[in-house]
Amino acid sequence: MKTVVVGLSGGVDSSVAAYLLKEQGYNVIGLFMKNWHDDSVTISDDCPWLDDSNDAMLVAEKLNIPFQTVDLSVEYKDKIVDYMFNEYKNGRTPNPDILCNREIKFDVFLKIALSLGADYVATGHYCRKRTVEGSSNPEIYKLLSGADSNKDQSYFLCQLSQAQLSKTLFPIGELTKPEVRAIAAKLNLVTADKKDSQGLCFIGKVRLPDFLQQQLQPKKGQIIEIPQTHESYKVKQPAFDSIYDELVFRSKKTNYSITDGKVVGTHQGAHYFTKGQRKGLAVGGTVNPLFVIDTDVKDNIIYTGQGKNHPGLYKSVLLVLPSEVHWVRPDLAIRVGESLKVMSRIRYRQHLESAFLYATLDGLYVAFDSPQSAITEGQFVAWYLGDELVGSGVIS
RNA sequence: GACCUGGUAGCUCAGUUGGUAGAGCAUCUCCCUUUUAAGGAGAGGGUCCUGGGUUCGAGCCCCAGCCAGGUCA
Repeated sequence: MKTVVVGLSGGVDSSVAAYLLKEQGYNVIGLFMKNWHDDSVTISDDCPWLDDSNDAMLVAEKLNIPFQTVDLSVEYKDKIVDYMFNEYKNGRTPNPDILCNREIKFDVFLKIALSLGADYVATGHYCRKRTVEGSSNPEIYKLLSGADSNKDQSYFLCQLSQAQLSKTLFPIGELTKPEVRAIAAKLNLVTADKKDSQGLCFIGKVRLPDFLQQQLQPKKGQIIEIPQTHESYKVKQPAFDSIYDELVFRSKKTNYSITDGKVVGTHQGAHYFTKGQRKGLAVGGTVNPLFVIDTDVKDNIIYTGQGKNHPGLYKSVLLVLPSEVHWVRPDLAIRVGESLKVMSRIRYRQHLESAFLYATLDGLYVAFDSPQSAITEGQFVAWYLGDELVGSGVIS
């Protein structure tokens, strides 16, 4: 009998995952991870992780499986929290939950599970795993989107490797959220009606500026509004000698300066803001809302544009640096000079958009068919073939 | 100095022939969402520059003053 360690988070998804594995005949062990946490910056509930750990334990009891808790807060601090602060400090917008999966759940946690004698770890993610037909020695695994398109969480797993996938099970990937809840309700699990978790995976719902202020000091600066008529938006596309020249041209960022627009307000720190952001600027008096189109943490300036369709918000080509290109399916990786038609997204829950990948010495260019709003450095772009996530990378 | 235009929610403004005020943006709350955003719904918020006058009743009319911008000498 194979042994599986399930990461019981105290939520309904992992509860049902554990149940399903048991039904399938696995020897199931429940393991709760205590993450880095800081009660001083969470919005609501006093001490959510304690409730979660308690719920996880109750579920394990109900399912009659062994239960343990591990404290991974030190690893979190090192690998996730520090990374987060550092990215924000540099004016980028990190995605801690993707890192959390790559570095903690499917690394540290996985190793602990293996040391406990497990053959696999399992989580309550809405995604599926398949084996490539005919592959063996080693088998090649596919990471597929969840059957519930509304809850698909494959994006969060876009940085997993074949080695990680080989030791992983996603028991609820074939189900929809309502089906998962129905199972939990039928079993009378305490988590059956529990609200879905939100916010950062390790800390819960926080006000990001409050959280960031722990390490990033407020610093007053100016908010500039760039008019839609800014000259950089009028530049005509030259005739290109090669696709490469076109990619370089179209991926180029506009470097705004303070004289390109007018001062419309002040902010408390450019590093608290991200591209595409609307709320929190506290600048009124405009016909249409202002959106952040760029932040300059060096000079502490926020550039904004008025209206959802401001040209400064849109770009259709982005670059992933060579060291940050990750193929979940290395066997499908393209080489310099090659291209690949894919479907791609630059944020969680965004619709998949048609795009071409171009491998160059600069890195991997992702060229979307239509311009994308708020392509943000530090976020992950993930590309799919059909419902399979085949690769991803950090937007540079 | 004279004249003109304007002073209405945090901001930008709308307010018909006088009947105690509205819109966008901002803010707050909720929904959505295991990143950051976005998106959806709702709410709060006004000594209508000040002081007089006319009127049953004035943000709207009259007078004076203050403030801002402009024009002409």
